[in-house]
Amino acid sequence: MPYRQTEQTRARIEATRERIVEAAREQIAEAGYASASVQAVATRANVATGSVYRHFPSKADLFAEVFTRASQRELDLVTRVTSDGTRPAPERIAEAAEAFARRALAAPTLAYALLAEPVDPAVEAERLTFRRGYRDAFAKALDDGIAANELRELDSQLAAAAIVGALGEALLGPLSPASNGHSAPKHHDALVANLVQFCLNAIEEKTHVGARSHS
Amino acid sequence: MPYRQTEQTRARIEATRERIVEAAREQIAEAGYASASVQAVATRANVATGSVYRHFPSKADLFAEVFTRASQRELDLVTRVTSDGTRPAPERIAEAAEAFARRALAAPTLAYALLAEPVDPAVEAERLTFRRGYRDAFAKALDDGIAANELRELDSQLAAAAIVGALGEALLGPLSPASNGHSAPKHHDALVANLVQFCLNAIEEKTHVGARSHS
DNA sequence: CGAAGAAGTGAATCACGATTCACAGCTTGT
DNA sequence: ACAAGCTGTGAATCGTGATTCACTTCTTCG
Repeated sequence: MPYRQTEQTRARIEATRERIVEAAREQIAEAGYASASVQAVATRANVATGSVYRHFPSKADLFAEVFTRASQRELDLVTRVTSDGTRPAPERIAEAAEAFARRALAAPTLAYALLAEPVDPAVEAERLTFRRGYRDAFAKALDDGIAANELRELDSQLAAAAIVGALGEALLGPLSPASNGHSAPKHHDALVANLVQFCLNAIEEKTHVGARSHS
Repeated sequence: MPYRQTEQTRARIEATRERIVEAAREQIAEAGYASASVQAVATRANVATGSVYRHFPSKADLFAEVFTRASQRELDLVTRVTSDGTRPAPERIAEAAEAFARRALAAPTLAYALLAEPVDPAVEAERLTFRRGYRDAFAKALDDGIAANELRELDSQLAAAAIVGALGEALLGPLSPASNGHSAPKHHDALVANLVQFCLNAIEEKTHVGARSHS
């Protein structure tokens, strides 16, 4: 039996796989999903086109993994913030929304690809899963807040979806490819503050004196 | 000069063009954009594939017109409601949001295609134009309401975008192809009422006693 | 009617990027 | 060093659906 995979080989293969995933992520972060042909990704990863298929059964699988990894990082962050039981729910929601928006604005092309750009159906499915994840994260905090009388009574699932939609749509302008190049990071602060305030207003008790934006 | 187009011929050609546009609209209303190949549309309109190209330079042009017509109808309605200067701004916004949501839920496959389904870039552009239209319609009413002290001070463009996003995202669940078949129109009333209330809460003065949903 | 020209047809072509695969080049154990 | 069997390659193939176009059919009018 003249060949058996050794640890060294296994590690090299794993490293190549990583390079491919990373190349794919870089490609959409730089020029969007539309630019991310298998060729382009392979070239960027310094492998041949066919090699991509040694690691992933299809392009859709590759990008499903790319989307999963990138989105999971964001979702983990949001979930961590919304789940922090030691703080008032409105505060958690505000911070989660703010973090989400800021991070999206900091990597606009990637965020646009993750949130809105047309992709393969299989990748779209991944996207929907994560939208549901965001919604559920917000819904959980909403439920906490309602139970604690910090928030008005509302359909938490619906309100959570609406928050996710509001964040996405309001960011779409600044994120969309057309409007990049003349981004004014200075205005981002105001945009984020207004957006967070919008969400808070929508869910807080009417009697609650809403915090001004925390400078 | 043995042939010159007569009125009769012109009318027949125009009628065929109409049939094609209508067939395309029916196709996406029934089975979504994904199902709307040029073949499928041609067959439904009782013409040959090639004939479609006697009327439209490309598939994208055909569907741009389909989207424009269908969306314009909706946008006109929303704009009419949000522009009615004789009524308080919050009332106008609530009614516009409600109308938008109800009409979407009444024709879910079409609404899904118009709002969210993956489409050609050229058609996507049309979609974005209309999104901006909705946003502007809401922004106008928001400006009126702010000026009249009926609404809190806020960035009307941003808030309008957020409203559009909230409506879209909250409707996406009920509209998406996966969740059709077991639609419960009965629940739509509650959904719409909650959604409208969410939007109103986000924009009304804190001191304002919000109206219950107008049954 | 018959010629001129337009409109209609649909099978063939094309575009385009994902996917394959026969071959080249490694890695490993004897 | 060699054979076995893996990994890497990238040009060729494939699939899909839009688009074309040579041909047929229809309309008009002298």
